[in-house]
Amino acid sequence: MPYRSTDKTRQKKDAKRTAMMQAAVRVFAQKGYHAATVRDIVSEADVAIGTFYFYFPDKETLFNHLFEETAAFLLQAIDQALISRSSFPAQLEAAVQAYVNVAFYEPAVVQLLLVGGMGSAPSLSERRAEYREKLIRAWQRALNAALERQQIEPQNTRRTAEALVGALDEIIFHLLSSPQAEQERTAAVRDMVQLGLRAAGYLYAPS
Amino acid sequence: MPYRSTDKTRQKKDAKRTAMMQAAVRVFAQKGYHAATVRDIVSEADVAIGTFYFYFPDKETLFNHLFEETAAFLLQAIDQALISRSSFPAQLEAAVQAYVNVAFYEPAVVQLLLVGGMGSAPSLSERRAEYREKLIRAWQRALNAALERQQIEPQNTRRTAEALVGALDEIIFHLLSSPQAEQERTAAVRDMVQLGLRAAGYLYAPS
Amino acid sequence: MPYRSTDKTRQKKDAKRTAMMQAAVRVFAQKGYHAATVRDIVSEADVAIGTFYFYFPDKETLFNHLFEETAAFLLQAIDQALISRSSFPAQLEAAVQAYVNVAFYEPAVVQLLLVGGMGSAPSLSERRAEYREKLIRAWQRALNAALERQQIEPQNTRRTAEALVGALDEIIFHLLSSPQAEQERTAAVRDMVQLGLRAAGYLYAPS
Amino acid sequence: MPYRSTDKTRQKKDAKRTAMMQAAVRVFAQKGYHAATVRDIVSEADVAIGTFYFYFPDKETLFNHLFEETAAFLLQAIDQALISRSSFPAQLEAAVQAYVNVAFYEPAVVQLLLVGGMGSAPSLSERRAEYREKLIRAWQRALNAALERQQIEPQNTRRTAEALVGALDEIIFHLLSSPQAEQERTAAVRDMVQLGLRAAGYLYAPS
DNA sequence: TATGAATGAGAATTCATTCAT
DNA sequence: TATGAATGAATTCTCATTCAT
Repeated sequence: MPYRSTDKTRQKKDAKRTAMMQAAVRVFAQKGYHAATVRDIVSEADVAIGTFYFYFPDKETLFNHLFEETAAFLLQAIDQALISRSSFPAQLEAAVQAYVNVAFYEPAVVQLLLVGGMGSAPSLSERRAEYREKLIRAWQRALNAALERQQIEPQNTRRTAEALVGALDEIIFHLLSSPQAEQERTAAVRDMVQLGLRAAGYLYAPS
Repeated sequence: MPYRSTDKTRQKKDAKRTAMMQAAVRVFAQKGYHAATVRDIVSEADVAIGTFYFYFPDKETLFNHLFEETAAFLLQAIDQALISRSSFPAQLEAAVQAYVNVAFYEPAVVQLLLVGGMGSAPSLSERRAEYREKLIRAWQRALNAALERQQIEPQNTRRTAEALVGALDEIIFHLLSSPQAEQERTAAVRDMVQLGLRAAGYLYAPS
Repeated sequence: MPYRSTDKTRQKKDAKRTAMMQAAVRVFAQKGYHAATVRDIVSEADVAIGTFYFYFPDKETLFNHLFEETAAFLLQAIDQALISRSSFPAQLEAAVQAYVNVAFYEPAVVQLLLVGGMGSAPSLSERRAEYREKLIRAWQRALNAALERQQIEPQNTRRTAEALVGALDEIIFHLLSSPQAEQERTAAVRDMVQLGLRAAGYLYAPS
Repeated sequence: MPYRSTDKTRQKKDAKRTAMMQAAVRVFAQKGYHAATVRDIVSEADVAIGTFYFYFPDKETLFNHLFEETAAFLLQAIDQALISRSSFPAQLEAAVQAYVNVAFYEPAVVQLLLVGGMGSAPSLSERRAEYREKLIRAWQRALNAALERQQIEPQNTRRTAEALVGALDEIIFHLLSSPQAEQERTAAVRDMVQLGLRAAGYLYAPS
């Protein structure tokens, strides 16, 4: 019986690949790019070191890939939330909610984006910059639309978008660090939404 | 200005030490903790590698020390600005101005604080957390005072403080990355102040 | 032609084996022992890596085997040419012709013998030495016969034999490297024969 | 006393460098490029592995350098012998003598050139080809001069030069392998010279 | 027979750190 | 004080080889 490929083997391989990637996300998220050794990753995934190189070309490529995938995932979640609502408050709430959901369901994902900062993988800088830029642009689009509808005060929407990105990151980072994260969750979302509305200069009664 | 030994005398003796610390700040700020080698630092300072270990116990200790000193410096600048004013708008403007000034006069200081993120020196996490905490507390103090005076809307001042810290960092990071940083400077300060006032829910006419 | 199992039957069974051996010769000849990986060989032969180890015990054994087979093949061709003629010039011409033929029909065979030099497979040294020794002995036999017949000048035939082996290898190597190898072929054979005759001190008119 | 550089230190460093290079030549000569590990080299030189990389950028660069140096040395010895004589027999004798001398005083040098064959360092091919080419050209120059003076028979001097290079290498290789190398030395030189004269078709009595 | 996922020993290279001078 | 040669632990990555299917 000459070894059936693309049968169950295929699925098993994919499963292992995925398992290794998840292990890698965890290790990277916890230790950062440099401190995380390939040995850390394979021992987390409980495979031999050669297996790593069977699935991935090298540590840096994997990290970049993971970062990109992760960034795209979060970006998509937030973008989707912004696009599928029309009023600015609704957009803000949906986006914040989406971000918080991801942060709670996949904390490692968010951690990875945070550790993927300066001084990580040598070739990550541009990728990181692109990701931040896209995030900022998504927010700015929503702000511009609100501005046109005169729902928010006149302002430099680019800067407000930057501020929102930075502010939400910081708050979520602290939220995840907090021991009572789960209980604070709802309040935190409400706080962030109100804060965002204020920061954007939302005009409550457009009479 | 940070890293000037203690005060005035023994300037000659510390000349080399100071040179190395400044070199280290530059190199760390540019490359991040891991990518910056001790060789990079000593060659930037134009001394031999042995000299490094005469003045400092090791790379990590130096980095932590530098981070702490640098963090204290920025913290002090912002704190001072917040303390020496009484109205919230004045505080905000002074603090933002102070931050921007430091960012322009000593960009490496700010860079260092940014690269000193997750996954830098293994033992930095707590130190970094402390620094951020202090920064947040400083802002929160100002917000609480304003809240008591009913100059800002009721809110969770802790979260607003976190947001301010994250927002300003993000904006200043982009400002420093911009090629026309110098020209945008004044406008950026104004934007940040207005943004801060809005985010804090500043009540314009407390009649 | 080397590496055709034994003779005639079990052709089907050995088809894969043969394909792999031919692939191996090509790859070894092109890259040398160390640089040639088992993966290179199986991918050239279009089989899986496990198949390699079903047919051969390991890389080194295969290389040694191939070298031996290849050496025996060339040796036999040259030996045959030397034995089946009686006059020294005829022997020389036939042997050179045979060598050149092999070099053109099976360049990989010759390449393999050349790359199988020092520093190839750890255990190859003796085998290589044996092969060279046999080649030298074959030539020496012919020289001794000619010497007895007083067709060549008195000389240390061992050294002349060594010289012939080294000289022909070098010339054929350059010939194969040359882009116009095919055109030069006839002239090269003539040159080598004349050279051999001179080197052996062939006495033209033993009147 | 702040460490006097360029004093004795300099000399010591150069001495060590040289010692390491000699150790490397020995190891490379014995094992070939691939089988020789950096660990082999440093243990032969009795230093730590880091020391290797303090003196040399990497294994391949060192090998190439060694090969080139070694090749230049032998080439120069032979070239010099060929140039400083006028009659072809004198040139031949001087060159052979020079080669044999090098082979006996610095056997590793010659070994290195021999192991530096195909399949050695990836980047060595061209260098090796250049070296062989120069050697061949040197012999061809001598042959051409002799041909002009009608001291040798008409012939393709390029091929004769290739033959001489290959023949001498082979003979010297066997000579070095022989246990009674030293005793055979003089006879071997005489044999090689006579062989060379015959191979070149030297015309004894140019009356 | 045939496959290819999995293994792990071993090689090259880096870099923080030490120490004789 | 200052130097820089020397060290070796630690890391990344390769590749021959095994083995369950």
